[in-house]
Amino acid sequence: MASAELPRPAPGAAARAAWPVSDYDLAATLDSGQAFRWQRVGAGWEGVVAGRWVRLTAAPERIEAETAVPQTSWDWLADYLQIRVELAPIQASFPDDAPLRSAVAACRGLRLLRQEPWECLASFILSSTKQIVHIRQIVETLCQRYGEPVAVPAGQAAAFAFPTAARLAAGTEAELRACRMGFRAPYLLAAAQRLAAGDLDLAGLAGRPLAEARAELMRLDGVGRKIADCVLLFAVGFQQAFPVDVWVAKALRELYFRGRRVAPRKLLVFSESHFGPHAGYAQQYLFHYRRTQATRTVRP
DNA sequence: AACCAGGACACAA
DNA sequence: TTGTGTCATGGT
Repeated sequence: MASAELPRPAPGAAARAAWPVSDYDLAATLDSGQAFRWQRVGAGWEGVVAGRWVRLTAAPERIEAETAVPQTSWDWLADYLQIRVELAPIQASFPDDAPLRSAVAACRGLRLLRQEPWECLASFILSSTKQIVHIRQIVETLCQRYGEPVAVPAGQAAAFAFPTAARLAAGTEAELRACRMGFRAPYLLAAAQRLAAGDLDLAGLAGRPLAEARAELMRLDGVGRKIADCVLLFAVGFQQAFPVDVWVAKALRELYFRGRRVAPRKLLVFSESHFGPHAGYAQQYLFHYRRTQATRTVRP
């Protein structure tokens, strides 16, 4: 692997690695509504990836990582962060229109992660009509109550893995509702049960055509086109999946349809034809652009 | 204090 | 096919 491993672990951490990167905005990437477990702590970000506690820090042209236990390989993290993906060819594949140029300029270095499919699916089942901050709270509660504890550096607060499907399947709807997820509880429970029963093969989705993989996910109760596309884009690697939520719909209407009202179906057709082979990436730029723009300009 | 949030679904017209 | 009410909860 192309990472330079450093001999000096930080105080309390057992292992440390670093990768040279260019055009990687770690903060925007970890905080752009793809993943829900990252916490900004001081200058870094702490989270749990693949059952391992991790602290990430962005340095100029570098991303540094620390873990609580020694690592024989860092592939699991390099893959999650998509370290080796070059952004320039992706951005060059976008249509050369003014809206997308603005979005790319405003979100330079924003990346798509490659998440664990079950965690991603479960998280987005919980996401419907919820603000990102609240999704984080629900996911955190779920992990604290039903996730396996993971090793943390001395002096750090306890951390927990995302609960397995089998663990959630063994519980009850009432227990899930107690995590404040409301009407999404039966959806999550049923999905966990189907996975635990081997009735749905998330890992196998990557080898299938997009439409088939999407249809397979949409067989789950509570999973429609939008949530299915989030899982396909953020966890399975389908670059053309294009989740349209309220923010992306707003961005498309305002930037490409002169703010007019547009039928949801029409937005989908447009999204499938306009953005090219990395449409999903374009979607993430539009999403982040529209969200950060709004919060910046809403000053009286 | 209304309004809205990375929706989906059953049902109506 | 497209529109409306419902679901649960908390941030802004």
